[in-house]
Amino acid sequence: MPLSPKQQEIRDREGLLLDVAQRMLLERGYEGLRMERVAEAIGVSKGTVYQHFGSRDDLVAAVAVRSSSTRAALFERAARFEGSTRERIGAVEAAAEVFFAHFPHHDQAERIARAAHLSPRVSAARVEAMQASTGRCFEVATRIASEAVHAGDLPLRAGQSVQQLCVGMWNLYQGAFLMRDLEKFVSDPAIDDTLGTLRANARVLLDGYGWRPLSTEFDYEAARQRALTQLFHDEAARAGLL
Amino acid sequence: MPLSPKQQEIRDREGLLLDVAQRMLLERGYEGLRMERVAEAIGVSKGTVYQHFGSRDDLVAAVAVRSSSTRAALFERAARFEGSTRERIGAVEAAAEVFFAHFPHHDQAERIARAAHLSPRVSAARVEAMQASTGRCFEVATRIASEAVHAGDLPLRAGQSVQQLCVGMWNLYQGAFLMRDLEKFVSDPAIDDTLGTLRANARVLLDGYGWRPLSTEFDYEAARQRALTQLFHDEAARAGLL
DNA sequence: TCATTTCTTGGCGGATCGTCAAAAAATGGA
DNA sequence: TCCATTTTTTGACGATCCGCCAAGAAATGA
Repeated sequence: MPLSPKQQEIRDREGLLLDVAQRMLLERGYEGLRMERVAEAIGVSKGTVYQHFGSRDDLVAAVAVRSSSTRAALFERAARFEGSTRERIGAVEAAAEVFFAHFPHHDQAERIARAAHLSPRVSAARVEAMQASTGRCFEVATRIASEAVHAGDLPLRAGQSVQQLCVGMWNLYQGAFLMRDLEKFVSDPAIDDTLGTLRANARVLLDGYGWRPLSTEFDYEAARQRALTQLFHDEAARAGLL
Repeated sequence: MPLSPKQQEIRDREGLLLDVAQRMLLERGYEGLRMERVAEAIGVSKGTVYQHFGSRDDLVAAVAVRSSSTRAALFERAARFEGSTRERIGAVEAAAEVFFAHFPHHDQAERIARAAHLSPRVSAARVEAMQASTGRCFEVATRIASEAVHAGDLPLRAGQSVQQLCVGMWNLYQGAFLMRDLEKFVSDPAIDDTLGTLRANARVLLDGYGWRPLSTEFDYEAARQRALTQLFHDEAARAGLL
């Protein structure tokens, strides 16, 4: 059934609130996020904000969930890329890069949300949503890796698993967010070019696992460009990745 | 000159305050750290705490700095391990494991401190100390990697650098902290055995860079045990790593 | 039109942060 | 030992913010 005007208004408002909260988190940090200010910014009163989010931590978590879901959607879009299994995991990497460039605030919100994690003031549904969107990302990656094993592209040794490989990729990727913090203080080529370093290390890791064709046998830079153009043209262009 | 009794008392108190703050952060998170409670816990008043730490965020940052310095010291101890360059970087990995097991609160504090980073309420000296101790860790790793290049153990390709490799290792290691959070919610062998996964991926990465002898040519598990026993016997035993 | 339901408001209680002037303790020379 | 000076501690205070909730406003639908 169609939403009544009022219901639509409430729905839109939730997005506006998240936008405002997101900006405040990025600009002024956790302490700088004031519920009253958020309310003022979109012309409602504090009580109304609490209609949407049960607490400040819940609002922070909601910001994290939204961008986290966006990432999962990008990953799932990447999963539809056509090519070898290794080209397809490359498309997922491209999705990660797009997200990284497009949501500079995300790790800030997520970090804060996790720090507030123990807090019983974050709704259970929100916590679960957070887990779920991380799970979706992992699922995309593990599915491709499993296919690769099945197709004979990825010869795992004893004791290795696709989960392990995916954890490794995920960690390299999460590390890029940490590097971005360091950028502000340390000056070093490897730290300055965060995404380049991420790509390089991901290549070494996948080559190390023996995921064929190896980066020495194939031009993955071209494949990456193709993925960015085909799958994420608008976002990549706006983020300056093309 | 020797410290007067009063000065010594003040000095000791700083450590006690950090101990209390550390425990509260671990048990109750950022919101659970109350300045008044910290003061009460060691029998002084709130004002005295502010004599040591200019603000709550500053106290959190100080907790992070202390454990971060401890990590740097562990890394530097690892640097004195005798063996091939790859065995020595393995000793650094062992140091990272010891720290990981011994300071479960650290990433919590560091995450919060970084989130509060923009806050002007963290003293500049503290921010710098944080950067410095991270820098010390990197220095240990890059020095060993550089030696490896020089000795011909580590044949870097065009475009690769020791910094890049160290960033990769650091990211894998930092990722372990993130995995620890996930452990609470997801159940998977690769996530459950956080340190095992870290070791496995580190091996793949170093093998991928071609750091000889490769893990297929040498028993690094034995080397790791030797490093733990020789360098970190007490800490490793207490953390259940031996 | 109006009764009912849903939503919004803004003030209030409770709690914490960080300050500061007054009090207490420490210091060091006579 | 005494006491003037310096250093340190205290805890009440102003300011701020969170989250609640009862009263009022708006929307709904018969």
